[in-house]
Formats: sequence, structure tokens, C-alpha cells
Amino acid sequence: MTEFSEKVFDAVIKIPCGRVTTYGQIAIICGHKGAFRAVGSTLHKNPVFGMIPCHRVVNSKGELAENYVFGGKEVQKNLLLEEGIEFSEEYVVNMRKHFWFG
DNA sequence: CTCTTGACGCACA
DNA sequence: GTGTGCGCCAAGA
Repeated sequence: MTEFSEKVFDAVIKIPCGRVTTYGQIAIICGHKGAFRAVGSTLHKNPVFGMIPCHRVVNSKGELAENYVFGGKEVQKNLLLEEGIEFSEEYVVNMRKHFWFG
């Protein structure tokens, strides 16, 4: 557990319910605005989903990263819907309304 | 210690 | 508005 990963997790955990953010935003919060790659890499190795609500983390387009899924994209979509997040597309959240800025 | 990969983002054509 | 290329940082082999 490095300082970087801690900040990443902390930032993701701080994302309020019904709100989503982007990798870039998290990277900025961590102090490494160019580390969005590392953010994804670190979160990918995230052990427990209950500890890190990674389903609230989307790419700059606001769409779900179709390559990570912990239990299925539908599961993630359902989780976001449960939080009251609206979807612009089948797997693209309306970040316009739900984007979270630390 | 060095090289490659990775849940990405932005600039340019 | 769409397609391609380059750059960023960290972790794993």
C-alpha cells in the first residue's frame, strides 16, 4: 500500500452517493494529474469492492470501463442506477449531471 | 535494475 | 465530429 494508492482509494471512497468522477480527477486529487493510468492500474488491483466503490469511477467520456468489470457491466450499471445516477447511454452515465469534483 | 503493460487523457490532422 | 498518436505514472515480470 503506497501513498499514491492510498490517495487513490481515499479519493474514490470520498465520492458521494449518486455521483461519479473520472480517472483524471482522481489523479489530480492524488497530486499526479498525469497519473490517470496509474490510478486505473492501482484500482484494478483493488482487493475488495466493498472497500472501493470503483463503479463510480468512469473515463473522461463518462462511460464505464468495459474492461474491468468485477461482476459484470450490468451489475455496475445497476449499482449506479440504485444511487440515482442517470444513464445517457446503456453503459454511459450522465456525468454532465453527476460528475463529482473534489 | 530495466522493460513492458495498463480500468486513460489530450492534442493534432 | 471522427480517427490516430503521444504522454503521463506506477506496478509487475
